[in-house]
Amino acid sequence: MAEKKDNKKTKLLKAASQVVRSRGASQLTLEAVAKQAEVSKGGLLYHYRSKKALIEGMIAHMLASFSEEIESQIKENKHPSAWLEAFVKLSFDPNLSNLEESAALVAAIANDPELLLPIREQYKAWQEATEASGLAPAIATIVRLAADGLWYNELFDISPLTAERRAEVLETLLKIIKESENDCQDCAES
Amino acid sequence: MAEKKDNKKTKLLKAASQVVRSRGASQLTLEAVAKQAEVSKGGLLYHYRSKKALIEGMIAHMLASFSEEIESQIKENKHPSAWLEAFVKLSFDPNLSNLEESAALVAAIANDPELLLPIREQYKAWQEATEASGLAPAIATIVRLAADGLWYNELFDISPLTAERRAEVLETLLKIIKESENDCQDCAES
DNA sequence: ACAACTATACTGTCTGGACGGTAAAGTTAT
DNA sequence: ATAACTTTACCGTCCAGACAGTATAGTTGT
Repeated sequence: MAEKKDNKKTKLLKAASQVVRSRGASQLTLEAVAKQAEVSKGGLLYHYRSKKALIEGMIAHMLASFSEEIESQIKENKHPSAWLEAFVKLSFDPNLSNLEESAALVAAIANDPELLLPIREQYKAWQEATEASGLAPAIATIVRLAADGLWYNELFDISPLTAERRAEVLETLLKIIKESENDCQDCAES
Repeated sequence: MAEKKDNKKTKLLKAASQVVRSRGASQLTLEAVAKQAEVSKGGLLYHYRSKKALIEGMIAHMLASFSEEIESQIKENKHPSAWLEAFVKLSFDPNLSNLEESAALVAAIANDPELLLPIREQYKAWQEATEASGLAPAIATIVRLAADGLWYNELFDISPLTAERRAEVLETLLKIIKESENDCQDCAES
């Protein structure tokens, strides 16, 4: 029962993300979400008692999903830099569900900046993980910020990178991480 | 007269940005902007014939202002990397008017993703400038993306960086640019 | 010089539609 | 039976944009 409920809720969140992605954040209305999820508006409001609650659900789902994917990637990797590597890889992963879930950010920005609060908290934790990577903190932060920059650019569909450059950037970021694993402080050639 | 008109339009754009920043993108209504700018709604619609036109104006103003500030910074600097340096510095500059103008992006995201088109075009040009910096293209792109990442994070008020770390990151980015001016084209290559 | 006319820059009012949210009456599963 | 779920019908509010009117400053004809 709780399972079914969660499934239904997930279905509603997915529908909401699809509406945002296909029609833009301004078209995220309860009616549109209900129609996309093939329920009535009342049905939607039974599960999420307000539009705000719906977007909160979207945000929570996005953060949980992102964190889970990172965790599952670092299971077999014991390097301190594993987290950062997973973060970068995930940011560059054009996985459909990632893109879909990130609509939550757009929805929050569009509707109420207060909804971004859980994201701010999550970022604090991520920054700690970044600085615990073993790289020089500033370098590690630059790597994380670059991944962020790309992610935002692609989320808003304004990234100017060719596929080749994009691949090269990812490769270079991973190389920067890897190099620090082998204790290369001056970043010079060897 | 054309001068006065432009002043008035600038005033309206500023009012619109202030509304977005103080009350969120969802509260960007013609009425709110008119009130903030101390005109009637009709008066606002005289200058910007639709809400869409208003946001287009905001976007154009933001891009022009950003480009101008970069241009004015690189006047005395002939290094090919001058553009990238200026871009990074400007991204890190907590200048009030920059922050205010960047509300245009939020307004566009919230209202109609189509409005982001001019930004996409601008980014293409910026990426060209980035790759003409003399740095290895991937490194130059990483620097630009990191600046972007920080800018977005701060725009959405979710940046987890302490002031110290932030300063250190800026310093490091500038050092990366500077290093490539002197020697060491190959230092990023394996 | 001055009246007639036109353009610019607004103001205040109105309306049609959309949207968030409520209420209450079913329906289904246990 | 009853709790969980879903639907339909509806309300009040808000807002984009239209519109009609006003005031002031130029422009032109005489």
